[in-house]
Amino acid sequence: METYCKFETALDILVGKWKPVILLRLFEHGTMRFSELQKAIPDITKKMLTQQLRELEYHDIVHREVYQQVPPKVEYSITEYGRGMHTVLKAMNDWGVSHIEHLNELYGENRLKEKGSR
Amino acid sequence: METYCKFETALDILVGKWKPVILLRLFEHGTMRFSELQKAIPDITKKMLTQQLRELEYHDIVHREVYQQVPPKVEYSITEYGRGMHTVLKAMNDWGVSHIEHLNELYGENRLKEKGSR
DNA sequence: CAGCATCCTATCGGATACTG
DNA sequence: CAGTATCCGATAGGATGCTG
Repeated sequence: METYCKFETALDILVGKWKPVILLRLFEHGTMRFSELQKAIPDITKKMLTQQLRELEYHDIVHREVYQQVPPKVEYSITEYGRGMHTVLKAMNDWGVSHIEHLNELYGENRLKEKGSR
Repeated sequence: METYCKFETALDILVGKWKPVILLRLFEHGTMRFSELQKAIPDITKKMLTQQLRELEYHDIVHREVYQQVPPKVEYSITEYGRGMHTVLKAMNDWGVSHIEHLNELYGENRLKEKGSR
């Protein structure tokens, strides 16, 4: 079996404390301004939001549109290419949902996050 | 769209510097002893190997079989449940492979890992 | 408004030594 | 052989303040 050498690559791109939430919002709302993202994700700082968006932008998952005006306006959206992640995200999400149930069966409810999950 | 809330869960379980390699080896070889895993992954330390295996074990992805004998013998394998991740891993791997090509088109070859990918 | 720069800390991961 | 314990450095992430 010569596969599974590059799923680490996918992992790298998705990892980051806020990437999941950011992607979720952008997939839901389509296009959002920087400030809208901030409001939608209350606990995130500007620094983190910028940083994570830049990484996603580098990987061509997210598009950054700057409007040259005062006050500034910048809009973020999922790229055409980024939509190709839909399958992967869905696969991961579905597995995640069922896995939570599985863990509950194993250890009982309300025990996630307590042990072993770093 | 009410989905994509839990793909973060899948992410958490797969994240860890060595989890991808460990899973890869176990999927390939089926069952491996602690020392075999060490040899198969030269740069990993015992501490890291133990730690990552314990996390995977907690999530019921990996099974730990202890043989009560001297010298000790412990074997690791993917659980029945763990095999259910196959779909997800494959989806991620396939996307990873194509994404590397995509990045090469965007930025040219040999430029991965240089920018933005944390 | 949408950031960047600076500083700080918490967590992750590595090196090394010891043990049943 | 298969770990555990301890220490230690690197890095991810957070708080705060400044700016075009």
